[in-house]
Amino acid sequence: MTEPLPPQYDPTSLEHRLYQQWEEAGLFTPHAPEPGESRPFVIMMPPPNVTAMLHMGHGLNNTLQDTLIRFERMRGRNTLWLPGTDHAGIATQNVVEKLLAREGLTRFDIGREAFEARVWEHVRKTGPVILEQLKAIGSSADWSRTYFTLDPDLSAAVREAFVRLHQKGLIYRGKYIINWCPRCATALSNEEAEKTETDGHLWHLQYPLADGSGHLTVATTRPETILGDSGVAVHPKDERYQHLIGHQVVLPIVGRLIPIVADDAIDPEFGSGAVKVTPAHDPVDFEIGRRHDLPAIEVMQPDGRMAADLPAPYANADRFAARKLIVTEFDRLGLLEKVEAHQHAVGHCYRCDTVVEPRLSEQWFVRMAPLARPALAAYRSGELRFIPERRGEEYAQWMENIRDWCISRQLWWGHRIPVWYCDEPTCGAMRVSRTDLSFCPACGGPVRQDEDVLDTWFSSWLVPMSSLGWPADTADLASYFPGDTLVTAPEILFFWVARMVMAALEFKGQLPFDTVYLHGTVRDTDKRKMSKSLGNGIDPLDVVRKYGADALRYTIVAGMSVGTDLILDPEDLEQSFAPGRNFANKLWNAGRFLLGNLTGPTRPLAGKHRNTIKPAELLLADRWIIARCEATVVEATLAYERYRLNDAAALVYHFIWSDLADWYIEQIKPRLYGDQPGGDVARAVACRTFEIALQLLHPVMPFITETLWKQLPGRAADATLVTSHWPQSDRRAMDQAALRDFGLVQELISAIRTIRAEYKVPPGQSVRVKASNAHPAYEAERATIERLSKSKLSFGADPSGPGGSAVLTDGSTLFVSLDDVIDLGQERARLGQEAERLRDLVAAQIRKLGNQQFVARAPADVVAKEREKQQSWSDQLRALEQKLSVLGAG
RNA sequence: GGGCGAAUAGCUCAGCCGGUUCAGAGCGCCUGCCUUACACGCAGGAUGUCGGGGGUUCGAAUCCCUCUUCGCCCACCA
Repeated sequence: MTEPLPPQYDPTSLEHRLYQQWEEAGLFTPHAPEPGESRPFVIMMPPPNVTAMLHMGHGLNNTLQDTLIRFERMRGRNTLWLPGTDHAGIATQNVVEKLLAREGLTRFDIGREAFEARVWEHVRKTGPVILEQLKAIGSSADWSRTYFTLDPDLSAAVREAFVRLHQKGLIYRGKYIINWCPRCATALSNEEAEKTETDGHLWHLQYPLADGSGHLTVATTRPETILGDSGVAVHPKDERYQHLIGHQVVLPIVGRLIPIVADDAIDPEFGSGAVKVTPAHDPVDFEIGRRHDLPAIEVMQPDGRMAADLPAPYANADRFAARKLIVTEFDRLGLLEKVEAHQHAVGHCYRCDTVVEPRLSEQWFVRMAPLARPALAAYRSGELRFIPERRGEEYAQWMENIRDWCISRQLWWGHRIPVWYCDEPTCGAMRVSRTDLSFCPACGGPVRQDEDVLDTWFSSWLVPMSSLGWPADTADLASYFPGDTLVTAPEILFFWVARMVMAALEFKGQLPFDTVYLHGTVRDTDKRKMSKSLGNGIDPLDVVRKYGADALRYTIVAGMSVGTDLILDPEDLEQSFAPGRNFANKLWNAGRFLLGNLTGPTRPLAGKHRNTIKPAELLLADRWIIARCEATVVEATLAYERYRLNDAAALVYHFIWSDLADWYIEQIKPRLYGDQPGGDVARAVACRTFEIALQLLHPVMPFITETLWKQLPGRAADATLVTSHWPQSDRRAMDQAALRDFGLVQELISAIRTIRAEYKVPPGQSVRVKASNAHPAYEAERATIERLSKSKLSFGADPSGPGGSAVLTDGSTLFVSLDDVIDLGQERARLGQEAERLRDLVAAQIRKLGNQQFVARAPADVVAKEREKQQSWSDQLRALEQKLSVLGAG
């Protein structure tokens, strides 16, 4: 039964238990779709790395997804939020290699099989951790469907995709310049080589002409590669060098004779206009070399050291040490013409930040242009939309300039490339296969599988299908593909989002989702991205422990609008998360108060079709809070639908804190205490509007709302807010008159309070108040007015005598008698200031309305509105001036 | 080198399909209150030439141009 609620909200004692109840009840698992039912709502969770520990990026990403999925679930959609973990090839391998290093071992010491076993052992331990952490922040994913990208089913999907693309000629193997990380010792895709502006140098080096007639100066940022030069290129139209085309230069240090060729790729304006050509170590040079039949001479080893067969001191030297040595040698030879400071973009490994080396290497590639075409078309046609919209252009730009995808990685952790080579010298067949081969299908000879594994993203891009069983024809695939919304960080727009679109279109002929919501990044107060290496991170679980998951979630949602970054202060958790913590506490106490006062006579809750309270029984305040509630339902629902989650949070926050707690609860206290009749009506209205507030807030703050909701009267033991029905809008509840009239009451109370504060009337002392306008609303809420402003209200003209005055928006006046405390000078100054403000406003209106241009050109309704304003302000001003004249006389 | 976004109270941000009670919210700050839900609170209050300059318009935080400063995406000028 209902246990008494603790006075202080203590999230830690209830969140975990509540989550278990939800999970055990299977609330996060969709039911099998029924015929005629509307389509399920599906979100694919971006699978965290299997070794990941929860950070704020996950917190943000999953809070947003959970909010959306809970919203749709409450609206009655059959929802699936599908979680999983990613094997994360390089990242995971690096982690385990580091562990090995602590034992003084490398992966080569223990061998491939043992290493793989070691990684599996590790990820079996770490994999479940991140998922449990996601539960701790309330994620309502369907854990019964959790996948891992190396699961057999998903591995089958990878092979299927590989085989199909290969059959279509979209996968090929070839020797090209790829991005190579010397530290990870693997090829990378273009996306994985992050370009960063770096301060470097442009060295102008002189290459002597072979005929001894002088020299040709080339400019380079990477002098160490000259050892692999096999030519020098100039622009064919460059007059400076035209006579040299076809001649040769002597490559310094090496002594090799290399030709001078003409190529359009050269920009005569840059550097010296002559470029050293190193086909084995630069993508542009590679192309030039091909066009002019220049040999590709490799001078670097995979680990970033120079080749062993080079002359001393270059042999085996580190690439950056070699750079210095080469420059020094040129200088010594008198061939170093000049050095310029030069800023250029240098690629860095996205996993270890090592400077990437362009390297000639045999790799597997996916031909992307044919896949990009429909993916781009889907965006152009509007079928695929981005939030915020501008992100769509980034997507389009990438698609338009798509380059082939290098998918092979020289790693041991991942999906082995499904290609087998026949070792029989006379056969040498190569087979791509869905199943493992143990002998050559062509000649029956021995085969060996390709040593390399696939890029992690080659499995990730299939996840919207493979996690549901593809390529098998499963019920899940039929029910939950395609999905609806993808929520993720903009950093993986190309890595993942764009490729998922391409894969789904290619293999299923459908988009995997129709909306891509790209949220911002979590940063510190210096706008630096939170990261482990910077040490500026916030541990979401730390926040959960201190303030609760709801406080974390509210702060995230309320603090971030569409497409902007979330800035938090890692130095001051308390201040960063105060909004969420304070709000949770406020809500808790409002709930505690209401629940503790439901013991009096009650009748069934006021609500659509269940309302046993007759309209005539409702007081103005009741009608007002019902109308405010209705407005909040309409606006908050719209905000959720439009992904404006911060707006939704703010709307509900305001409704609960300002409308319900500050005004309505204060208003009904006498009724609840039995000091006034109508306790049952107040209880019914309070209960109903409070319940709706809990529902509207549940997607953002699931734990506290559920806890309070379960305590409401008349709840079945197994009733849960998670699957309660989203509040319906009811236009009849939109009582404009109540909104307006109670607004007048609020204004009157505030005005009296202000005057009391201005004159420092002791809190306990009652004051006499006279309002010039005997509005029915004042009479109706007289008790409320008098209680909340500690006053005695009467109507009529302002009395003489000392007091404070105010003019209300309807032009009526208010007089607060302050027999002893009044300071006439202060009051005159106060009113004078107010009159001044009004005079300015009125003057502006007179100017505006006297302007023929305005009256003629502005729309009629705008002009009418301006006239009304002028009228109102004039009335107020007149009343004020009258007061001032009285004061002046007194 | 192209493209995009942001610059609004001390801080973090709303507002920005043009119209002065739209200059806002939360946090912080000031004043007074332990008023029997909440001091993680209540009541009241102060604070901004809406980045600089120019323009369009009857009217601009809101549209256009430009400058400055941050941030992001793309890029084979070695």
